[in-house]
Amino acid sequence: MTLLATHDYTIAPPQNAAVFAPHVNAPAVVAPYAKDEEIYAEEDPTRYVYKVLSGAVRITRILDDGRRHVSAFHLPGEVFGYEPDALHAFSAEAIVDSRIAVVRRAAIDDLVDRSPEAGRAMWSLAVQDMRRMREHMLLLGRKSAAQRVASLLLELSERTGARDTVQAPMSRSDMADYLGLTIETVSRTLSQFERDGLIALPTTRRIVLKNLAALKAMDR
Amino acid sequence: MTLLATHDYTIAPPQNAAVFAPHVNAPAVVAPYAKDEEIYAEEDPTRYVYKVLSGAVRITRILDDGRRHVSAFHLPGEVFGYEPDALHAFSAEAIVDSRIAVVRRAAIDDLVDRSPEAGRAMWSLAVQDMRRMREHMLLLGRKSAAQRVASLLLELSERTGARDTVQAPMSRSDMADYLGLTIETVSRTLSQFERDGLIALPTTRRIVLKNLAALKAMDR
DNA sequence: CGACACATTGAAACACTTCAAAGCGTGTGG
DNA sequence: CCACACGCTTTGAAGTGTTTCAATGTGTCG
Repeated sequence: MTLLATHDYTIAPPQNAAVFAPHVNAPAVVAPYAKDEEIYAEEDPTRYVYKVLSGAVRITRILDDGRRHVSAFHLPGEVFGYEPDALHAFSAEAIVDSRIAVVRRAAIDDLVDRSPEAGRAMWSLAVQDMRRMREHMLLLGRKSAAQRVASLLLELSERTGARDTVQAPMSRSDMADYLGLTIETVSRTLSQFERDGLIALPTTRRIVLKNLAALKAMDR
Repeated sequence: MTLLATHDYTIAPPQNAAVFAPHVNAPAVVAPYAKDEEIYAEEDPTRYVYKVLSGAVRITRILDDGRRHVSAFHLPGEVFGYEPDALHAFSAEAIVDSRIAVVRRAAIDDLVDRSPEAGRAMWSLAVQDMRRMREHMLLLGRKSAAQRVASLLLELSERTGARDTVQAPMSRSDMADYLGLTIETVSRTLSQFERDGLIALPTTRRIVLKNLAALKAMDR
């Protein structure tokens, strides 16, 4: 099921302290993950919490009929993998070759029990995630295809800190499954944006935002 | 903007201790809210945290073009209103006449700072919400109208503990804005379910689940 | 009982999907 | 170093589920 054979965090000796959040420094193993490698699977025990150091991660779920849904992307600096139950309800995969800091969940729990600051920091992370999810529900529930794609471009631009050139780590397929669209619709929408002078597409994964104001106006 | 004039929690004297979660007992004011009354608005300061005692609450957001999105319903026993930022990004309204326990956010924060159990309890609430949101994103991103309506019926049945008769507190419009559909599609889908013998509709807000297995099979 | 909001039903329109084919880029082997 | 092959992306045309527009039905509250 999982590929943990190559990532046996319990044995790995070189332990660094990872700063997951202010006041949350826990012993961490830094593990490399290859493009498309699974970090955890649905139904895996939730034994670890992760932080992206480099690369990018997608959180996915497969429906019975094979359709896939991407519920989130995680970029460098972001924490993922803390779920409530004993088992993961979603799976996580590296989108590109990535370096991930891995911490035992128990270590986080201990920290939070001993330090109110740590507790508050983790709380703040959760609550930030919740806001992002609510915004995303709004997108999925009420926005048009053009608005969804514009939102993604703006989100990538903001979260990577890129002023106007976005280097998208994910494929059209990842984008589509995140936006609740098909790859064709994503592609067509990007082409239309290019024709309208809103963006330029020097390569498929590099997107130059030529008219941020218009993209923002189209969103919402 | 807000209707707080009639709900000045800072003055109200009869303070009871509300059990928000295990180990989270904070001084609370119990306030009645009428159907459609606003509990807080977008941009209001996030000074309070709330718990539904009776009735039901919807969390909404209005887009520029007037379209509305309902990101969540909250039923008796559920906590809502803790958002990360200093201002609410969404608004909350009573769906029917409701009784709500209101606690100052600072009181919760103090408790959490002093007691790891309280912190863990609040954490667990947040994480439960997150799971629900992820499931809902899946619904909005990848499910058909019939699947969405079936999901709502099952969700109401589970969350109210009703075995087979669901008393829906919300209108078709609320359902539609929650499911990312129109009221017409919700109505048509319920009618179709009735024709198919999956449910019965003695009144518009009372829904008898006649074939739970089929509804569950249709979902996912 | 009448009025008003809410819900249902029907028909036409439309946005997005599905199915299909062609283009493009990258890596590999001859 | 070129040629081919494979995967991903783009583009086109037809199909479909949901929306939109419009009208009728139904329950509830003064």
